[in-house]
Amino acid sequence: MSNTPSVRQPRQNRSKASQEKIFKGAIKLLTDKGPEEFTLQELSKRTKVSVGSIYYRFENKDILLSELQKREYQKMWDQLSLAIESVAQRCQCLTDILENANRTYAEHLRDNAPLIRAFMKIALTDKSISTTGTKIYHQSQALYENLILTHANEIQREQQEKAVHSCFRILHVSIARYLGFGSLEPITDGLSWEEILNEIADIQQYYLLSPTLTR
Amino acid sequence: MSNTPSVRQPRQNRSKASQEKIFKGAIKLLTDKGPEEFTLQELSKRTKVSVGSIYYRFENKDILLSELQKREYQKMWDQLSLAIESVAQRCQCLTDILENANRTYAEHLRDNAPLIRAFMKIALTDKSISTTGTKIYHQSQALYENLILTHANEIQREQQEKAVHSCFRILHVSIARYLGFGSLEPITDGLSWEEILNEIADIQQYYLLSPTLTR
Amino acid sequence: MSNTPSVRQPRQNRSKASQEKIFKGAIKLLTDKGPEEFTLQELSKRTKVSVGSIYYRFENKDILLSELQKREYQKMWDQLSLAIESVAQRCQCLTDILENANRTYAEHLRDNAPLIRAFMKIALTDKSISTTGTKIYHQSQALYENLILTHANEIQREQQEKAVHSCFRILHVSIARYLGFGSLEPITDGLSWEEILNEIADIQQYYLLSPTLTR
Amino acid sequence: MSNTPSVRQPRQNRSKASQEKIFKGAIKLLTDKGPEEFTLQELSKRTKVSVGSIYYRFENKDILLSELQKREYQKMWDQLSLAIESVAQRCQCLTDILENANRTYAEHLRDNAPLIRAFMKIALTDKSISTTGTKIYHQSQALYENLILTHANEIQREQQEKAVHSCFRILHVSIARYLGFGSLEPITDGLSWEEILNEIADIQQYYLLSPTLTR
DNA sequence: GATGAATGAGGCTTCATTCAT
DNA sequence: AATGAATGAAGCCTCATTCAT
Repeated sequence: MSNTPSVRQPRQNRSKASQEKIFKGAIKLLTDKGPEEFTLQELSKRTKVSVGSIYYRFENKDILLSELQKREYQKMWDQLSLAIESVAQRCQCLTDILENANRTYAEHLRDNAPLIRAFMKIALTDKSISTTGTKIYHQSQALYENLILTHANEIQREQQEKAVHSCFRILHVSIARYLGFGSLEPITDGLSWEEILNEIADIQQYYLLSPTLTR
Repeated sequence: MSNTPSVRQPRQNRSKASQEKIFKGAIKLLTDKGPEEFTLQELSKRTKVSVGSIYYRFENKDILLSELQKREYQKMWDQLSLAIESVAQRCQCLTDILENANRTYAEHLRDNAPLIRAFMKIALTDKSISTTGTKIYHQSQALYENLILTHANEIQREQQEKAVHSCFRILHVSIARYLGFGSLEPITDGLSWEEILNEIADIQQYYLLSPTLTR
Repeated sequence: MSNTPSVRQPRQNRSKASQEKIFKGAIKLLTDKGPEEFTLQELSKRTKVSVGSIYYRFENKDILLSELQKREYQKMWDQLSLAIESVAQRCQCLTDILENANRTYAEHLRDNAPLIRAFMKIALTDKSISTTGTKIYHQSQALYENLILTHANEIQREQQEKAVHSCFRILHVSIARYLGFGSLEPITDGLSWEEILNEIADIQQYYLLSPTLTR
Repeated sequence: MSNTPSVRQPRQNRSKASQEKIFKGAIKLLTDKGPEEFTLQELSKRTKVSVGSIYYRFENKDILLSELQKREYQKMWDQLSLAIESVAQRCQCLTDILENANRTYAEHLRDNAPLIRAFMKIALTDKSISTTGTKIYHQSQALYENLILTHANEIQREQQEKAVHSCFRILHVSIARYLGFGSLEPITDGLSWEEILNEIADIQQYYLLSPTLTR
C-alpha cells in the first residue's frame, strides 16, 4: 500500500520476520495497554527487537503507527469488501439487504473494535492517522451505499442518495457509540447487540420505505 | 473541616478569586491548545498563580480537570435545562417539539463544542472525566426524552420509551459526528447545519409517526 | 546583559546560588573535557543540580552555553577594557603603546585560553556562539585600535586606519595560532612567548614606522 | 599481508573502485554537510556501498577520515609543490617572488577551502587528523620558505630564517582567517581578495626590506 | 568479499509532583 | 496560604559498531 521513503522495505528474510514481529507486537501492545502506554521501549522489550532496529525500519514512532494502521485497515477493508459482496449475492429485497449489510458492517466494527478504538484515540492527536481513518470510513461508506442503491427503486424518499447517506451515518455512529469508540464508556441504552441492530434497521426502514408524511 | 479531601474549599475572598483565575485560565488553555499541551507549568504562567498554589487547592492535575469539568458541565446543563423548559412552553405538537428540542440540543453542543471536545479527549484516558461525561449525557437525555414524552400519544411505535431513546441517540451521535467530537475530522456528508437538523428531524418523524410497516 | 525570555532570572536566593553552581560547573566541565563531552547529565552529576533544574533555568543546552559565553566574555572584556585603559595611562610613544597593548591583549587571550578554545569549538556548529564571539572580537579590536590611533601622527602609512587594522589582525591571529585556538596543535615556530611578542611588535613597527619603500 | 593493519589494501579492481567510491562520496558528504552530519549510514546510502563493506576496508570511522585526509592533503601538496616550482622559474626578485608565492599559497587554500574547513573541524577532536594537518602545514611552510630564501641576500633582517618564518605565518593565518577556517564567520576587515593579498605583501616587504629601525 | 539488518548506550528534553522558604 | 525552585523518571531518537548470511 505504501511506498513512502520513510519505511524501509525489507530485503532479507530475517528482516521481514522482524518487521512482522514489530507489527504483531505493536498490535498487541496497542490493544493491551492503549496508545498512552505505547512506548518504543516497551515495544522493544516485548518483541525482543532493539529500539535501533525499530528505527531502522520506521522513521519514527508516528510513522510506525501510521504504517501499522494502513496495513491493518487495508486488511479490514478487504474483509469487509468480501463480506459485503456476499450480502449482494445472497439478498434480494431492500429490507433483507439492509439487515444483512447492517449486521456485516456492525460485526466488522465489533470484531476489530480494540484496534479501531486505539487508532481513534491516536487520531485525536495525529493528523495522518485521522486522515487514513477518514479515508477508510468513506470507502466503507461507498461499499455500503452502493449495495443499498442497487435496490434504489424501493426507496420512497425523493433524494435517494442523501437518504442512503443518512442510513449509513445512523448505522455507523450508533454502532460506534454502542462499542464505545470515541469516548470510553459504551452507551447501550440497555439494548443487546441484536436489539440495537433491529432498532437501527427499523429506523432506516421507516425512513426509506414509508410513504411521504403529510405534515 | 472540608469533607471533600481532594479539593480545598476556599473560605476567603482572595482564595475564591484565585480559584476562579485557575478555572478561567484552564478553560482558555484547554480550548486554545487542547489537552495535550495542558501543563500545570503553562497554566501557572498564564494565570499568574503559582504551581504550589494550584496544588494547594487541587490534589493533582486530574482532580483539577475533573472539578473543572463538573463545574462547567453543570453550568451547561443548567442552561440546557432552561432552554428545554422554554421549548416545552412554546410548542404544542410533537413535530414542533422535536424540531425545537433538536435545535436546542444541537446548539447547546455546538456552542460549547471547544470545551466538550477537550473533555472528550481527556475522557479517553481519565475514568472520572468519562464518568461525569456519561452522567451528563444521561441527564440531558432525560431532559430531552421527558419533553418528547409529554406528547407520547402522537407516537405510533409500540415501545414508546425505546423509540424516544433512539431519537435522542440519533440526534446526539449525528451532531457529535458533525461537530467532530471524538475524531479529528468532522464528517458532514456535505450537509449544512440547517440541513443536518432537518435530516435528523425527518428521520425521527418517519420513525415515530409512520403507521406500522407491514413487512 | 541578556533579557531574553529563554533564561529565567532567579528571584530567590537559593536560586541564584543554583544558577551560579550551574555556571561554575559548566566552565569546569567545558575546560576539563571539552564541548564534545559536555552533556547535561554529566553537568547535573557534577553540580548536584538536577537536570530538571537546569532546564528550569535554561531553555535548552544551546542556550545555557550561549548565556555562559555572554557572561564570561563580558567579564573578560571588562578586564581587557581596564587593562587597555591602563596602557593608555602609562605609555607615551607609539612603540611603547604597541608593545604594551600587544602584551595586554595576548595575555588576555592566554589567561582565558581554555574557555575561549572551548567556545571556539562550539562556535563551529552554533551560530549564536559564533556571533557573540565575532562581536567580542570586534569590540576588542576597537579597543586596541583606538588606543593605537591616539598616536596616529607617528604612523608613516597613508591609510592609517587600514594599517592599524592589519596590526591588530596580525597580533590576534598570531597569538591565536600560538595558543592553538582553532586547531588542536599550537604552532610556535620554536618561539617562546616573549619572542613571539617581540616578533609581532617588530613586524608591526616596521610596517607602521618605516618610510615608504620605493619599489 | 598488508602491514597497515587498519586499512585493507584493495587488490582487485572492483575493490579499488569501491574504495574510490567511498572516498569520493566522503569528500562530497563532508563538503556538502560538514563533519557533524557525516555518518557512515549516510555515506553508505550516497555511495551505494554497504556499511559492512566500508568497515571491511576501514577499521573505523576515524581511520576512514584519516586516510581520506592523508590522500587529499597529499594531492593538494603535490599541486602546491608544482605551483611553487613554477613561481621559482618565473620570478627574479624578492618582491616578485613574495607576491607570487603569496598568491599561489592563498589560492591553494581558497581552492581547497571546503575540504580544509571540514578537516579543521574534525581536527578539533581527532588527534590523528590534527597531526596530519600540522605536518602538511610544516611541509608547505618549508616549500614557501625555501623559495623565499633563494633570495635571502635581499633580506635586511639579521635572523633571516626567523623573519621568513614570520612572513609565512602572517600569510597563512591572515588567509585562513579571511577564508573562515577555524571559526564560522570569516573576518575580512572589509578587504577584497586582492586587497588582502596586497596588504600581506606590503607588511612582509616592510618587514624584510626596510633598513633596521633605530629605536 | 559484500550486504544490510541489528544492537544499545547515551544524549536531549518534558512535566507531574514535591518542598524549602 | 503562597511561591517558585527543584526533582528525576521516562520518553524519543541517533549512530558507531557488530554480525548473520
